[in-house]
Amino acid sequence: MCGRIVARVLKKAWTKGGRIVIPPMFRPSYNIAPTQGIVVFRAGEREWDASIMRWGLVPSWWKDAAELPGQTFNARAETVAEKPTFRAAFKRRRCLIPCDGFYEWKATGAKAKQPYFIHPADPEGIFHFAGLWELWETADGAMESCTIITTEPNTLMAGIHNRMPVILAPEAHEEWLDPGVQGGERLARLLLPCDAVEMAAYKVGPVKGDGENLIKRII
DNA sequence: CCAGACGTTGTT
DNA sequence: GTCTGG
DNA sequence: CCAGACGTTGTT
DNA sequence: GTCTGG
Repeated sequence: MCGRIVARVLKKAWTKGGRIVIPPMFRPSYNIAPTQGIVVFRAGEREWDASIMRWGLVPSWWKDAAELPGQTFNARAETVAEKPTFRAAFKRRRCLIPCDGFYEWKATGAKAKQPYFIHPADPEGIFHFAGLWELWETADGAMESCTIITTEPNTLMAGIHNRMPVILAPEAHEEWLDPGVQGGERLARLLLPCDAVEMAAYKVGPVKGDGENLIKRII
């Protein structure tokens, strides 16, 4: 479905002066920000279902369409089962968010930050973040949104930041996605920092100041 | 039993 | 969706 | 050898 | 990147 739309867009672009111009929404992103759409895998009828959802979970009961919750792009593993915003999704709507790496900014001074790019140690590897998704319905329509669960840092991440996304090993994927799996303890066992040997990091930059122009530099 | 509240975390 | 307070 | 093409499908 | 047609 999505693929067909992309193909149509490409056809239009190709016939337009012979130059390939990919619309912004289909360009690969090197730096996704909260509120943008990200790819989400969830349990489908037979196989995983891949969707694009808003990064920043909106609870099903959210009323104020003019102002969506602003800080729900991450959920803390330690509290996700209890927080009103996340607990319903934690029970039945868990997902995986694929990612080939992410940036983390290490505070190196009062206002100085040093960004790092963290990626799978295996060059062929893909991270699968543990996430939650939610359906939010209004009179005007519906939206699916998601969040990424964070936990304590492993030894690699500890040198960079005080939190890290929960990265699930392939063996844990099915259990995490299975809505039949209930019980906080069994799920909590999965929400731990992954082994540092699965990750590698390198400095991006160096960049001083608030990192405003970092994005341009990365791209 | 029902009405009403319930926000969350640390990216960019 | 789920919990709390009245 | 080089220029130019190269996309997919039949639903919501 | 790779295949096809001229």
